[in-house]
Amino acid sequence: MDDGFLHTCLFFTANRLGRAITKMAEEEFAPTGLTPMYGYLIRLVIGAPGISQKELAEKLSVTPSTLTRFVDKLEAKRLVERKVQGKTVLVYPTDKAKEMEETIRQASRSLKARYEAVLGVEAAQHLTKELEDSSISLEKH
Amino acid sequence: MDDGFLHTCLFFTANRLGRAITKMAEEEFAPTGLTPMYGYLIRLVIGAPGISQKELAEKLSVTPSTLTRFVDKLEAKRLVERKVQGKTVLVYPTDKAKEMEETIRQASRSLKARYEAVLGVEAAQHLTKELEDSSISLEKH
DNA sequence: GAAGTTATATTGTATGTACAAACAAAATTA
DNA sequence: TAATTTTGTTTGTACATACAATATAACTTC
Repeated sequence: MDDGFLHTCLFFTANRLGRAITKMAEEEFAPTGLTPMYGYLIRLVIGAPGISQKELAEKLSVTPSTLTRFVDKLEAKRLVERKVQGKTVLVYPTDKAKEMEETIRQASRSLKARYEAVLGVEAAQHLTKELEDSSISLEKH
Repeated sequence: MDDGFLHTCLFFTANRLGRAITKMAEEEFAPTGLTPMYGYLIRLVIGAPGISQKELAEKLSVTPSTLTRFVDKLEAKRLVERKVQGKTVLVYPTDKAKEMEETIRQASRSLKARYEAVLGVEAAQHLTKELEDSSISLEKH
C-alpha cells in the first residue's frame, strides 16, 4: 500500500514519537500526580525562585498563553505562587512544591532509565541531542 | 541556571520538535484548507478506497477514538464517506477529495522542501528514520 | 444455537497547546 | 508630560488527542 509518504515525513514521525514518549512519561510521572511538563515547570521554579513567566515559556518552548494556563493550574494546586512586579509575573515555589522535588526527580530518572533500556543509552542520548539541535533550527524558520 | 534536565530529556525534546514542525506543516498545508494529519488521512483513503478505520488508526498511529473524530470531520466536509460493514467501517474518498489530491501532494512536497532546506536533506532523512525506528520500539513498551 | 468472549467503533469527558485579541505596564519619542 | 510603541500577561476560543465507558457485531465454545 502507498503509505510511504508517512515514513519519510518529519512532521509525522516527530509527532508519532511525541505521542509514544508522552505516554511513557505520563506513566512514570503518575506517582507525582502531575504530568511531565508540570513536573519540569516546578523543577525550573524551584531551581530559580522568582523566575518570570516569560523566561519559563522560553525555557519550555511553549507560548506565553500556554504558560499562563500551566501556572494557573499549579497555583490552584498550591504548588506555586505568583508575585506581580510591574508588567512581569514572578513565580515562586511553595513548601508543598519543595517537598515534592525529590519525587519529581525520581520520576525523571525512571523515565530516562525506561527509554534508555528500550533504545540504548548511547542511541537515546544521541537522538535527544539531534532533536534539540533540529528544534532550535526549525524554531527560527 | 539548572535547566540541563530539559536538554537531556527525550520526552521534552521530542515534543518540542513536534511543536516546531507542526507549526511549519500547518503553514504549508494552509492552501489545502486542512491540517497535515487530515491531508495524510485523505491520501491514505485515496490510495486505498474502502480502507477500514482500524487500519487507518494503525497507519497514523492514533487511537481509534481519535480516528473516529477525524473521519467525523472529513465526512462533515464531504471529503470521505463511511460504509458500515458488520462491525467495521470502511472509508471512501469523495470526488471532492480526489480533486484535492494534487494540492495535498504539493503541500507535502513544500513542507519537505522547507525543512530540508533548514536541516539539510541528508540530516532530515536520517532524523526521520531514527524517529520512526524509535517510535516503533517505544510503542511496544 | 445460546452464552460468553473478542473486536470495532463511538461517545463523554478531559488535557495540552495555539492563535488572536485585549489589557496593563514600561519605555520611547515628540 | 502627553502620545505612541513595545513588552509581558491574560482571556476567549478552537483543535488534536487520549482514556474510560458503552454499544454493537462477530467469533468461539459448550
